[in-house]
Amino acid sequence: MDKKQVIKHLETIAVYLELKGENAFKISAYRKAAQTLERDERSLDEIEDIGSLSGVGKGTKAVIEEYITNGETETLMQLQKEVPEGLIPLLNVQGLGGKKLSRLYHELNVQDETTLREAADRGDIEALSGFGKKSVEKILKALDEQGTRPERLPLSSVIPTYEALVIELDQIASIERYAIAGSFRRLREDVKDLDFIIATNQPENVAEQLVQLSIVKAVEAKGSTKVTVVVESEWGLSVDFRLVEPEAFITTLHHFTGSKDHNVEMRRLAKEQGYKISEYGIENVETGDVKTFDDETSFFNYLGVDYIPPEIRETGEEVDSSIPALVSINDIQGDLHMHTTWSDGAQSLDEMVNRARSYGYQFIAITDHSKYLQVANGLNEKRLRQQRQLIDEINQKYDDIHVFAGVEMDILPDGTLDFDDDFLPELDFVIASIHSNFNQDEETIMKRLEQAIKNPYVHMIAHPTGRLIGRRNGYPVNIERFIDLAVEHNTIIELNANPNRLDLAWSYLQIAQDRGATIAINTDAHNYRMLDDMSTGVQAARKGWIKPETVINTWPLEHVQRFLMKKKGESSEQ
DNA sequence: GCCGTTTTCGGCCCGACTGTTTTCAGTCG
Repeated sequence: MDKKQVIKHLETIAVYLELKGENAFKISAYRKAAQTLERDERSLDEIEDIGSLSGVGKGTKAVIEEYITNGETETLMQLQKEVPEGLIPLLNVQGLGGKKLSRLYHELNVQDETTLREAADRGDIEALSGFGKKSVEKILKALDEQGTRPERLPLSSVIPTYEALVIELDQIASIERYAIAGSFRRLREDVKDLDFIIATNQPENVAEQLVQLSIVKAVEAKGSTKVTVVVESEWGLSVDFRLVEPEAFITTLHHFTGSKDHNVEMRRLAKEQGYKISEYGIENVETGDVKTFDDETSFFNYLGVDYIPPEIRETGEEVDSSIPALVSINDIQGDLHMHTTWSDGAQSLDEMVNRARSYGYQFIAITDHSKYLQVANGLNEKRLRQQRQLIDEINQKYDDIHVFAGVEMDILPDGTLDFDDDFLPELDFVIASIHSNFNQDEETIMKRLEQAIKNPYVHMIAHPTGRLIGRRNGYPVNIERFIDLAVEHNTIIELNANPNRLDLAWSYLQIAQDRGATIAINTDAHNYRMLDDMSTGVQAARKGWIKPETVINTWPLEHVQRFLMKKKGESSEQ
């Protein structure tokens, strides 16, 4: 029995309880039990007494054990008899929650979207107490809008909107300070909307200017504390602005950064100490005094907690954990994956080097595509040797940066590599990656990756799964096996910083770090602008609790050189 | 349904907003 199936079962029960309009705490008890299992690193077999886990009590323990034994439970079967399955998707309709749906089912026999629309058309919903004309209008509008855009948007698709808004917000004089919050600040891979927190003493003035921003397409709400607009963008992204007095800025920022689970844990912690947290400050329950803060560090410290970076505010677990120093953008000494006009880049070798110097990088690797990738004007042995000569000259010329002569070599569909072992040692840094035949089965893909990882001249595997967030899943990889192989053969695992990729994903990086892997955060830049993706990559690494020492491009140049030589050296000893 | 340094009952995070009411329940973040 797979732990994931048990978790899913508990969550399904929670959804049905919600539809039944059950007590909210009972519902969250099932969710909490599922979450407890999820967070526990052990497999089902390794957990001796499920009931001893905090959050799993007599009831949920019995359900879990019944499910393990029978593959189903009386609890869920009973619920499925009482609640029609067609109601489940309706929970996603804005304005409809469990309580209302339960009433619609029991009083009007609404079972799915069709019967919901029929009941609305007949005027039955409007006649129900607690519902009214507006409720019906809202429900129908939400139903119509559902499916016209994805539930959540890939991070990369909202970054341009964020950047455009920052430029405009900077111009509004009545704004004291502002910051992005929400899942964007936590660097979730997909986001629902953008949340900005704005500190101001003139909320009406600011609100007026916000609705007039050039990219605003529609105004959904405009009050003195909250302005919601829809902006021009691919999907009609909605943006929330929260307007607060400067004193409350930090606690509001914390509140709307979330996550929800993080906030719940923080409030529980505060409560233990006799405090109450809200977006307006930390209130001493006894005296009623409200404390506000100048920065988030003092906010956390006030409750006896070290600063928790926004990227790791997810499960709530972080509140009680000791948090190591996480990699930061200031630790980054170089970038080991970028392209030039020699293959499919937009900037020349000289241009990329000089831009990297302006970042203060100690080192970079020039890694153009290899000959197999003809669409990208991939380089053969001869052109790589020519490019290497130029790189050698550059290294002569500058003493503030070291340029590794590298390549991003294709792993071919049959599992062989694009260059032979007698050529590869000529290069300082060899990346191997897959750009073809994504539809092969997992076994074949793993053979390809394994060949590359084991090759003594391959230093790193780039974008290990080939995914494009929100667009394609990539090829099938047994990621745990991939990580183990990489650790065994001292092959670097890339975190590709391109916000479309973020590959390997942060959740797997966490596993990789635990097992002793070395990680590189690289931009895979094809032009100047993409070199800036490094900060997104670093944030993704932080989200996976990655420490600076795990990341090779935080190391001093000499350490990097030693690591690269060591891999080759091991091969000659064999 | 779960839990207990206020321990077997009575809480469970907090506040805004909406639409419905006439004091509040439901939903949302």
